[in-house]
Amino acid sequence: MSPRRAPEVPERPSVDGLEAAWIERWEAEGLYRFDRQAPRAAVYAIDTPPPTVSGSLHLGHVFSYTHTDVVARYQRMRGREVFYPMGWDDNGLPTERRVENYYSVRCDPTLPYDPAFAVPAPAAGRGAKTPIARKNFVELCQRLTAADEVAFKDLWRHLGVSIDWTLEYATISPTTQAVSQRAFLAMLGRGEVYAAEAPTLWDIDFRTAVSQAELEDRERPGFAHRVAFAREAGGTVEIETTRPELLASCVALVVHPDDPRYRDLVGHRVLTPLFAVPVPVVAHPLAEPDKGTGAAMVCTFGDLTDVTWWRELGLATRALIGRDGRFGAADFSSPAFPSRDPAAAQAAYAALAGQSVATARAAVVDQLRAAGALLGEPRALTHPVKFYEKGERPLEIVTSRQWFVATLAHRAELLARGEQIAWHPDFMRHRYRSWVEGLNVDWNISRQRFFGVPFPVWYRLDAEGRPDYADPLVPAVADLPVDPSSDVPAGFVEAQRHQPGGFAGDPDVMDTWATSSLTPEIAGRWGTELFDHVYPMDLRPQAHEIIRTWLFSSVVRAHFEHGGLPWRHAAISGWVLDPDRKKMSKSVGNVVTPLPLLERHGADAVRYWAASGRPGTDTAVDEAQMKVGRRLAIKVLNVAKFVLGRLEGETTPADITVALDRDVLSVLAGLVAEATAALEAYDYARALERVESFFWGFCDDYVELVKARAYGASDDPATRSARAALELGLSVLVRLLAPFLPFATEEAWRWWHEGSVHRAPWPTPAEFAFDPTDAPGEVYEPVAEVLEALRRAKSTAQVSQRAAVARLGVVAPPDVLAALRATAGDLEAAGSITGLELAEGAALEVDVELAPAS
RNA sequence: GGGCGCUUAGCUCAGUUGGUUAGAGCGCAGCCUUCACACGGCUGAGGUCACAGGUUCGAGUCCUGUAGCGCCCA
Repeated sequence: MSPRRAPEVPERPSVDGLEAAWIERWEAEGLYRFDRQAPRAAVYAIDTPPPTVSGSLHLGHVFSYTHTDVVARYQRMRGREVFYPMGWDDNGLPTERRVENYYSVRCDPTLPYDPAFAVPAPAAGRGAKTPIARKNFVELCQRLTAADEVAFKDLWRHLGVSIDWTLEYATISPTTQAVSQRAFLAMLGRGEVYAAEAPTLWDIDFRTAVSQAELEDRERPGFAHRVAFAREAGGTVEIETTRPELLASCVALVVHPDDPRYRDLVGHRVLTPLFAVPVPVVAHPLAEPDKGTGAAMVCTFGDLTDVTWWRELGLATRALIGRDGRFGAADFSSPAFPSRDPAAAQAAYAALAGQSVATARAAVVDQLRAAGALLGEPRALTHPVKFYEKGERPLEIVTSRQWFVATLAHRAELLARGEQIAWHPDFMRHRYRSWVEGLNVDWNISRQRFFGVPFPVWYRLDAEGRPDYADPLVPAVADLPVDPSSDVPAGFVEAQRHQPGGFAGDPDVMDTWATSSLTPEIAGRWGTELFDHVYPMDLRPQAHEIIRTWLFSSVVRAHFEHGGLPWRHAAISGWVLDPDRKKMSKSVGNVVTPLPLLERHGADAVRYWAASGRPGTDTAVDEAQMKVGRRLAIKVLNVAKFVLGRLEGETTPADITVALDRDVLSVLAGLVAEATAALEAYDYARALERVESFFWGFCDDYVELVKARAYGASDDPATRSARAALELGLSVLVRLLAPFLPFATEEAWRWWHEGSVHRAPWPTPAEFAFDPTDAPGEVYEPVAEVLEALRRAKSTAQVSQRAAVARLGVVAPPDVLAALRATAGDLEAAGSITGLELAEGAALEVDVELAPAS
């Protein structure tokens, strides 16, 4: 316990201005500095979510970081050495877009790095963007994010988040890149990552591959087109498709194996309309008999199911849509497009080549109609279409060379890892499970972008300048990080870049999650001694919408790299909803920015609101609740002022001799146990609610009851008992509230302690240096009840609470009567009672007779 | 289509293993200021616990079903 000292209390305590003063003091004292010598068993390590700094400040940040900070502060008071770092997720697409617009530049990875490159002035206007080298582009990204990080850091400090700012990291820093590349090379060495030319989800606007985790279904209007395919044996087969433009990419028709309508057809061939390419009719259980005609066209590639059919049934490849989203060239006299009528097919395709998907669709529909192969008119419908979560046009599937992490082969192990996590709240484990069960492609980690961690890989070029992908060149771990677009592999010189017989760097960067999944390794300085003190970590706090990305990918990396979980607990915060309980979003324009709220109500008040939101529960912005928090903080200061103002000299628990005083502390001991259990279970909201509720009763009832006694003479044991109980009660309550209201509690605590409440020991029932009474509350509760009845009577009579009571008649059962007798003096003083009459009866009854007004 | 969560006072929400008369805060109404607190305090009114069945001596709580809202997955 921090040493006590003679209380010094300001004349008029205020919660205003506490933040600035204490933030500075804590920083100066290094209060939240992590002790790197602490043994692992004494450490509580938090895998802090690095916010995307190119996003704007959001109340959601305040909400979830408060939850984590409450846990951090609790664990620190429990005596754990808390590892609480802070990271910035500056790597990735959002930053790229901002930089392109802000400086009017674009990245051209073929350009060489210009070390003398001058930072352009912010470009207000439009005009052509200046192409610059990747490394120069990355430097601009770093420059711009640095400014955003300052704003975020100010917010966290203002909120009182107990981060150790010496543990800051950024996901694009050289150190992070080295960690990320090292982990990639380790996976490559173990065969957990591979490169392949494969069908890839592709955003035609961002010109990059995206992973399954970045997909989102959006309901879009479309049309079902019924199209007839000619059977080779005569007659037709009808299918329905929303993507008739892909007809030239058709490689098969698929039906369900149990569908009697098509059983005879399976194994036969049909001809595509317009293009007259023979395709087989195949059976697969993923075909849906109820959908359309029950027969579907398989194209390379219209959607992910096409990929599955193509892969599992060994179908041909007739990919036509390119990376720009336009139809490429097709030769219908070649084996790839074996048309029975090449001239007609080529003529039909001429309307498509070079066209966008929308244009091609219209052209194909016209041609089908003209050819009589379109049955009826297209039928309008609404259907889910896959989009990149940040994208604006539907994804295409194009074949390209990508790096994949082999997640599918380890699905069972990854499911088991999910079960080993202690989820808070527990039901969040379902989110993880359903995601892992639904995986259908390996995790694509390569992105055809620039502001990310490059793949630390080069390829030898043969005499024709073709890369040798089978035997990539990799750097030594000691040389990391490398940028293969500007660094040169061992044994080569820069002049050999892109030359036959020379080398080429892998052009891609890693998916942002491929790096963020390593936050424990990054923050914990993997490869240094620190790592062993903090890994595996204790807590991953995060929002539920990134379970499938950040949480899942982190589990994957830890499973591969360390053969375990990256942390034991996952605490999942809900969302902050606007006051009308709608999800906040920039496009709707209902995003609430946190700084004005912090300034208006104070950090403790905003934290109180945030901590009232139960784990995993979406919570509406509620300024009224913040006002309640502010009042609670003020109350802490005021009651502390009263209690400390009554102290004369030291008190000890041995002074606590009066039954009421002992009993109120017994009740408090129960509260300590309850709050501790709630916090151990990560239920900070419950802990706060219980503590607050007791605290309010403590002020209204207990303090009022013993006030007169506390004003007595210092040599009176009854006075000493009241003062000692008040001090102990205050000490315990201030500590219980400290994780929630770090500023007001610190202010009050330091009025009579040398050290910080945030390093003070969390209270335990053992602190109460006397045996608790057998039945906690047996004295305190009935007296409080009588006091409340007294207040009610005075309130009903519309007189002051100080009004004198001529007679208070109380009828009560014997045990209650005994309690009341023991506290009669306190009750009479608190109620200004001159005649207290106690009588035995079955139930508690209170009869108040006010003295005539004088 | 599968899964998860929610539905309790005008509003926002507690209600742990079933147990007297269902709680809190806000808001509303009324009252109270030398004596910790007006940046305050006290008191009060206000609920068929979404709906329908069932289990039980007893259900807001457990079971089954229905509806609405939200989310996750496909």
